Amino acid sequence: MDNKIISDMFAEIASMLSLDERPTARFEVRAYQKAALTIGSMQEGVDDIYRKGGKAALMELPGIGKGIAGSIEEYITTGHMEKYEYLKKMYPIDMKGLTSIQGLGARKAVALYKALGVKDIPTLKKALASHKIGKLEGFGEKSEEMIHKGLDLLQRSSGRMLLGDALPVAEAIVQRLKDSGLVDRALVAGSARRMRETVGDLDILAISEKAPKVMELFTKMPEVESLIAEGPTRSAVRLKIGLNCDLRVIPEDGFSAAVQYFTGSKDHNVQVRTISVRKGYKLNEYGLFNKKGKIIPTKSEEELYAKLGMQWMPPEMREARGEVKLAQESALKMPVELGDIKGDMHTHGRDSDPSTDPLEKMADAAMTSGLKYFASTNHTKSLKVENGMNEKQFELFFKKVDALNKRLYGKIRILKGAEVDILKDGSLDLDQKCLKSMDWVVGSVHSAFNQPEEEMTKRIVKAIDSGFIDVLGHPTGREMPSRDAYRLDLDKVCEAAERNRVAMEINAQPKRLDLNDTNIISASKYKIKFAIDSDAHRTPHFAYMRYGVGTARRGWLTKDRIVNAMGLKEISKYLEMD
DNA sequence: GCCGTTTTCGGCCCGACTGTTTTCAGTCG
Repeated sequence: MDNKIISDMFAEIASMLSLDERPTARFEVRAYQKAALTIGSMQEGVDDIYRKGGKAALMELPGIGKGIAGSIEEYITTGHMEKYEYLKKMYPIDMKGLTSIQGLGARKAVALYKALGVKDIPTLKKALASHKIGKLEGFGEKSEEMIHKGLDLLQRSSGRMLLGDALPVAEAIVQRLKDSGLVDRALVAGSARRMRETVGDLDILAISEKAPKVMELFTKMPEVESLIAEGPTRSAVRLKIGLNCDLRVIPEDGFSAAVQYFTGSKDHNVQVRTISVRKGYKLNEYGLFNKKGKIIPTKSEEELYAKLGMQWMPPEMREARGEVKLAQESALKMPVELGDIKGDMHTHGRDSDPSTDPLEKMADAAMTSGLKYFASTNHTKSLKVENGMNEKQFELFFKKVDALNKRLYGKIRILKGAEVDILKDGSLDLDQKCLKSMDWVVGSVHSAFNQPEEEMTKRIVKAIDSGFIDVLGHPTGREMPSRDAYRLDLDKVCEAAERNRVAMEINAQPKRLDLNDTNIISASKYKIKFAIDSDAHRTPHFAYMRYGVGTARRGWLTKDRIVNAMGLKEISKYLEMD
């Protein structure tokens, strides 16, 4: 898989081309940036695409034309890329490393190289230590300090943060602004609103007549570590949690346009703005304007999109994956919502296990979350670190479940289940009699992650074909940020799931979100259902459901594809069909 | 360098903020 290497090369080419004075160069820069983004975010390897369909197949990818496809072909076949090497000779510096420092761009990086021989992070550190940077032309004390701070920051943080860590902080800041009485409205925009699995920064928007006071409140919040910028319409701070946060204060008549603009994504916005131009409008973050430059007031995003001849789209879908065209044709189906969720098909909890809450507490929490049923699915004996249970223990445990169900009848129903380990050879970690006694079985891989793709695929397909599992738990096994997905042929797994009526899980734990959005899109081609599960080990974890639903929405799943969007009667019928 | 209901040429987003300027360049989003 060469995607990351090639994507990085294109990103570096873009940086180096940004130094080019030719007027057309800046468009080339954008072309290479876009290509880098496309390739960097793809699931399939460019080398596979090239092997299957040659240069023509590469040119099917968005932002990849004849020239860039040629460069990819050249790299795959020869291991070299002439354009990259030519530019690299002109600028023999670690452009990617240096420009990843906040406040240091390509031009300043080259200026540092020419004046002080800075070519990478270590030589930059030396230059900083000698205090020569502030004396250079075009630099000053403040730029030196900014580079210093930027470097510190880079070394302390890897950049993006889990949505589950970032979103609650953003929502707390919004609440603080609202509680102050200084703002009329405030909301979280950006990638957090789109429920991306990780976010690089937070964007908050507010309507207020008292911008200076709002900015003062914002920049002096206890969450703030340091001030990056403060102005009348925009301020930016570094938060103690290690994330930058922007606040924009906007007048009321431009709010819906600002919300649309700052929710993005970038590519989605480019498409929407192109449509607005065709309709004779101009759309920017300040509003929708007619040809004479007069603002066309819009009260909501719905109204704004309607003016452009489009359906409103949920933020999670605004990733330029075809939603714009469908919205123009009014053919967009609205995805599942948190309110549609009636149950949870993967939870843990028992009295004897100190790493979880007891079943009664879990049932209480499930009721508080508004659920009508949930499956209690404890780990099985092989998973010793999680206190996995054996057949006898399940038998005893289920008697407790029966008793509790009797007591809670009419309020909530607990389904008897297990998260059974799919062992290395694809067999299951409990005997058939025990598995048959259950309402719902989650099958999951928790060991031997390093098997080759073919072996792992066979292992999982064998488990699905056993006929004993109802859902494949966290199907790719990734855990952000440290554990990558195991190698797996998802198509073969989905085919097996389809013929066995096995669902695919969307595990809602913030570090998992597995399947992820792009895998969901691939998997949804098959006639299978999905289960959005909190995988709660303790009562607060039921709240993870929103991240799973957000991920399902990013994968365009409608309510009818979700197992646990069924009511209790419906799901009981579904379970009897086994 | 990419792309196409503006279709094989001629567009491609541009404003806010900062710092080092003395009217603007660099960076960011």
